[in-house]
Amino acid sequence: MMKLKNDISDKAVGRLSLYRRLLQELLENGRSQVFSHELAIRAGCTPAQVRRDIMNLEVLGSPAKGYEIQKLMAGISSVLDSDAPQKVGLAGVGNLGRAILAYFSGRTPQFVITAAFDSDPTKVNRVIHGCRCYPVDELVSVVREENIQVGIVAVPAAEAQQVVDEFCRGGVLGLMNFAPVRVRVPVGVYVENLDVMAALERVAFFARRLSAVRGE
Amino acid sequence: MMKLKNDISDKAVGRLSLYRRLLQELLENGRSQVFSHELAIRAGCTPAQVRRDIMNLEVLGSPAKGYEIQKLMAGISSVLDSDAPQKVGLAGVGNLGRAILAYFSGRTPQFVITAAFDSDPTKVNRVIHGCRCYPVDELVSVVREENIQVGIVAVPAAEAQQVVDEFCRGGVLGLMNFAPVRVRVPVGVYVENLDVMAALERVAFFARRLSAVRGE
DNA sequence: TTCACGCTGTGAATTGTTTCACATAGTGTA
DNA sequence: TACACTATGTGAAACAATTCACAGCGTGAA
Ligand SMILES: NC(=O)c1ccc[n+]([C@@H]2O[C@H](COP(=O)([O-])OP(=O)(O)OC[C@H]3O[C@@H](n4cnc5c(N)ncnc54)[C@H](O)[C@@H]3O)[C@@H](O)[C@H]2O)c1
Ligand SMILES: NC(=O)c1ccc[n+]([C@@H]2O[C@H](COP(=O)([O-])OP(=O)(O)OC[C@H]3O[C@@H](n4cnc5c(N)ncnc54)[C@H](O)[C@@H]3O)[C@@H](O)[C@H]2O)c1
Repeated sequence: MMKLKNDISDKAVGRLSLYRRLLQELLENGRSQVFSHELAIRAGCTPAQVRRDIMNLEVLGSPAKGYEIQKLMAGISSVLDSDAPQKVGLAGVGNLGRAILAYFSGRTPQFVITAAFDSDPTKVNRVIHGCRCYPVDELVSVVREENIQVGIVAVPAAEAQQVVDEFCRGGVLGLMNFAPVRVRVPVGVYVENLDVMAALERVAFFARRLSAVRGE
Repeated sequence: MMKLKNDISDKAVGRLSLYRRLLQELLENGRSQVFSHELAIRAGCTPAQVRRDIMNLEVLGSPAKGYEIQKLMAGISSVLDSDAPQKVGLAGVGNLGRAILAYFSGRTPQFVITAAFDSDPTKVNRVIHGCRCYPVDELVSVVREENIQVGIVAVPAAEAQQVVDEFCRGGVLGLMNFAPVRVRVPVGVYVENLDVMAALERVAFFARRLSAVRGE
């Protein structure tokens, strides 16, 4: 019944992830303390925002020295990371799927892409970037057996809902969806849509808007 | 001095992009009208949200028939698209860069990736997915000459700032950044950060949170 | 030891976004 | 023609995120 560290917003979690990477970089540059305004500049936000976000952690800074980087990182990790590395499954080993396998392979102690799935017989039963690739028919059983909790969807739009349904039947609790559609999931499953098409349309729109402002 | 259709929020623009794709699908299924609640279900939002977003357009619906799909799509396009297809440049033809080239190649009338850039001599001076690949030293001049207004950054994190600086010197007004860092840009340049690492950390975090809620 | 400084932690204010709720109007029916 | 129905368009309310602003404190300087 105790209140967990749960009431952190979506966006705040994303910023904590970013702060952690920035702190790692600072650490590698030999720094051991940091002020909110330094992190803010690197993260592209305000010092007040940084301090608010740090309030979600059980870490205190000192006015004279700022925050201890080691402590901050530990605080962030205790919120973001689970005790054991989290298992991730990937559906769709096409252009994007392979890029994602390469990107996460080895780089992230907190995540491991344990299994990949594809419907193309020429792609399955191989190991790609250290990850075993299974036929998609085995998705539910492998996800269940391996206790995979997070799914990444990188199949064509038309197949996305079906693959999502199977991930959910396998018991995943979170999904990252790259297909340019919105998928339906049971309550209790978190979905993050990474809509690259919409993102590029936003960029183009605001670029145009800014040029209009300049031009006038 | 007239007020342009400018006061549309970031998020609303993203949703309009999504609506357009959903409408295209409906059209292909033979539909010609649509109600706000139908779009809302497909877009994963509320009917009120859909109607608010449509208020940004100069399109009216009728209570009895809903919205005319053709009119809605035309309204969205008149806000999102520029008159001519917009030229886009891509820096970094690695795993992700190639996936992006494949993704946008031919698929999007409103965007064309006109030029790609890489520092690796084995990758340049070829055509990949229909796009000419230049040495990165030529980035500024090609962007300027071709009048490329949008840049996509898919180089390693350590190179991102430098590439962004060059895009800006070339005169781009918008950037989509896949590198897991925040880059500095001159005022008047719009940056959209697509932070896949942060997105996956969010998914993992909320998946864990939901499982805790369930488990209790 | 005392003082001045500048940063933290946070309540309050502000800004931005989403939802509510209802007056209004178009359509089908009788 | 008149009525019942249902969905739109939107002002206002609710909610969420960000920024302001300042009390309080720890440090280093003198
Ligand atoms: N390539 C990109 O940069 C990019 C960017 C953003 C979004 N996306 C989206 O990501 C998805 C994948 O894109 P891509 O470029 O890798 O496409 P792709 O065609 O290269 O790869 C799709 C893969 O999914 C597999 N597949 C098809 N149906 C399947 C099923 N039912 N179960 C399992 N696997 C199946 C195919 O065999 C193929 O290997 C698409 O929805 C696309 O819109 C791609
Ligand atoms: N692969 C993914 O799925 C993925 C996902 C999210 C983010 N990212 C990010 O996208 C970026 C690229 O990822 P990737 O997996 O394609 O890496 P990659 O190593 O496969 O490709 C990087 C490419 O950039 C080129 N390059 C290096 N320095 C350059 C420079 N100064 N100018 C121009 N080109 C240069 C390299 O020659 C290479 O072709 C990285 O920042 C990565 O963190 C990748």
